[in-house]
Amino acid sequence: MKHLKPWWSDGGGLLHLTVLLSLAGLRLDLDLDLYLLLPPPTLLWDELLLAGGPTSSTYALSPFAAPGGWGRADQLHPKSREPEPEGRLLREVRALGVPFIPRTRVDAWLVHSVAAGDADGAHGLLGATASAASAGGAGAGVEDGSQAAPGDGDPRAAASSPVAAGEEERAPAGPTAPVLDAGGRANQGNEVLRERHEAVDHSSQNEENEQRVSSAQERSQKNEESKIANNPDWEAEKPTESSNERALNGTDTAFSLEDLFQMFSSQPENSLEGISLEDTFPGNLNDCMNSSTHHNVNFSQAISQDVNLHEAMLLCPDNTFRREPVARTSQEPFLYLNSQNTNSEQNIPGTNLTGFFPLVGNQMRNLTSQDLLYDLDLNIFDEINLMSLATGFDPMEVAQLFEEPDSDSGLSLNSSHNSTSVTKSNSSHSVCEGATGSSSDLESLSHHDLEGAVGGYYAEPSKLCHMDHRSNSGFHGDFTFQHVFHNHTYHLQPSALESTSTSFSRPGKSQKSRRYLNDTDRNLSRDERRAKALHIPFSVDEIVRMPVDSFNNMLSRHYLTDLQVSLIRDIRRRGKNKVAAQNCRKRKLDIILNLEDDVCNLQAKREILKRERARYNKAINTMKQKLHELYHDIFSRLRDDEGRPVNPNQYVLQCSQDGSVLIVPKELVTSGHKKENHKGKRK
DNA sequence: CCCCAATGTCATGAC
DNA sequence: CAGTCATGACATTGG
Repeated sequence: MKHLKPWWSDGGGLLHLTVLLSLAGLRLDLDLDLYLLLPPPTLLWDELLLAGGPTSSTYALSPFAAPGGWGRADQLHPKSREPEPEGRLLREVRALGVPFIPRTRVDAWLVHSVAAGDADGAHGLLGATASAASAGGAGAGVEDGSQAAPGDGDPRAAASSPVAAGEEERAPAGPTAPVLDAGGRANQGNEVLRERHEAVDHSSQNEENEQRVSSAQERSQKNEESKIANNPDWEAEKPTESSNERALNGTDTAFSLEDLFQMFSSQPENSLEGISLEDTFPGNLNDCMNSSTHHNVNFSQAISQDVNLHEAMLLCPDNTFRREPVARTSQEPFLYLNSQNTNSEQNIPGTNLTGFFPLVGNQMRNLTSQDLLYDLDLNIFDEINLMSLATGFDPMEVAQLFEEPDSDSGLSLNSSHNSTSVTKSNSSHSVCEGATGSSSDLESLSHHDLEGAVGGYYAEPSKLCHMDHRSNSGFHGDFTFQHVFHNHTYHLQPSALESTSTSFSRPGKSQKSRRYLNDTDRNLSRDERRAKALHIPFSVDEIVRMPVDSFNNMLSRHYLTDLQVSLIRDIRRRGKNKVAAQNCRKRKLDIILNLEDDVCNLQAKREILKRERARYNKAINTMKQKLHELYHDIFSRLRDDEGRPVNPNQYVLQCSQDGSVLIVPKELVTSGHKKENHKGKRK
């Protein structure tokens, strides 16, 4: 019975899976222990069941054996022996594989299993998978891979884990192959995971701060864990015999799921009798292999590489985890993964920065397959991106990355940028930047500096984006298959990619690179992406809408780097100004609309007044006409003293102030008017 | 490729 | 004096 030691010991739980597999006459009883870091993974459990979960398998949740202790999977669970439908294994692998870690934010997980049933000599096939090694850094992955696979000197060992395989390319595998210090690596990985866990857990920034405050206390705890990791029992359990020997001996053997597949696919003579995965899982394989039937691709290798990409994803570069250059070059999974593409990365000088960037460089190189990967679960991008971008670097380094002269993140950034640290990257890409590049994203800054730090040993992103991976005829099949199965590291790229496009070439490439943004990022504003990249524990909406007192209080309460504070203030300023601009435009539009309404109303009033004026004029004319008629009618009836009619041309009617009507000769009226006019002029 | 409207961002002044 | 608002000017984006 092989027990693998998890490299963390705090929290989490042990998910014990007992799986019965019956494939083409091979009956396997597998006990799987999933060590889950985060709180009870309800989602994971549900997803596990939803993802074709083993309905007929026996599942049991077991608590952690003891804090800091090893999760033991040495309990065999009686299980039903009904044959399982074909394809279950693949579903199991999928269920245990990639999708769960990012979605549930499980920082690290370990699958280890104990073979219970042994049909046809095929003993327990599940063991310490390289997938579990992710959190422990590359070393952990190598460690586990070397435990499970390389000892037997079987070629499938090389295929079981890219890391192991890459190592064995340089160091022939075999029983004498060096076995890594699993305990030490477990210890190291434990620290790495713990620290990254602290850094990544942005869902509880306060908790993170508290952890930082009590770092000394944790260090002591880590020392204790290290002691546990160096447990002699664990050392005694290190595999010293080959898998075949273990299988033959029928002893408790730890195999990986990869090994299981490798035995299926690459060792037909080994009790599976030529049952290939293609035969066993035709549909699933077709789904997975991207119709690349002409490619000589080993499915087990794909699975193993896929699993090891888990390492790649979880093995975000951590500043606390700096291996020696020799160890890195020999064990770095990323280097191996890309060994087919180029050897340039193997020539990376062992500087500290390069120690951080194998993953980044890998992503950059693998941008060529973004098209293929775009439909993958892009949420993984977010998770990995955050982990690698923020937690993989020292805060000060991240700050330097963001302090780029051409940052558009605001004045404050420009005022504090480190010109010396970015000169190289700027000089190396000034040609690529458009003349109109007055503002570049923070993400682009990070990308710039990442690129500059790496030394530009990968191709220009634009070229990479346009490069057709199908033209790599030399390693066509494997290369393409790599994209399909273990290019998950590309998920690190989206934000950087997006920023790359905006900074490298303004007009044309932004849309192209936006294709690589996942749905979430695509819907985010730039500030939201920036905040996300810097792990700012507040939403942009909060930052903007928060009252100034609360805002300042928030800034003081949380431990934030200068870069974060600067970005938060810029976000707040931009957000406020954005709202102000929106309001301003709305006001302006309202004013314009009101003015237009006023114009319409005034025009209507004018028309009404014109009509009234015409009506009044008409009425006046009518009255004048009536008055004229009345006048003549009156004169026609008037008689003088002699009884003669009064001539209207010589006399006029004049109303006095007392209401009496007088007949006045026109001469008097005209002379009187002249006198009055003359008096008026005098006055 | 150009045009245009909508929107974002910055600078600046006012409060 | 810092923070906010208002607004003109320019840049960016997307149809």
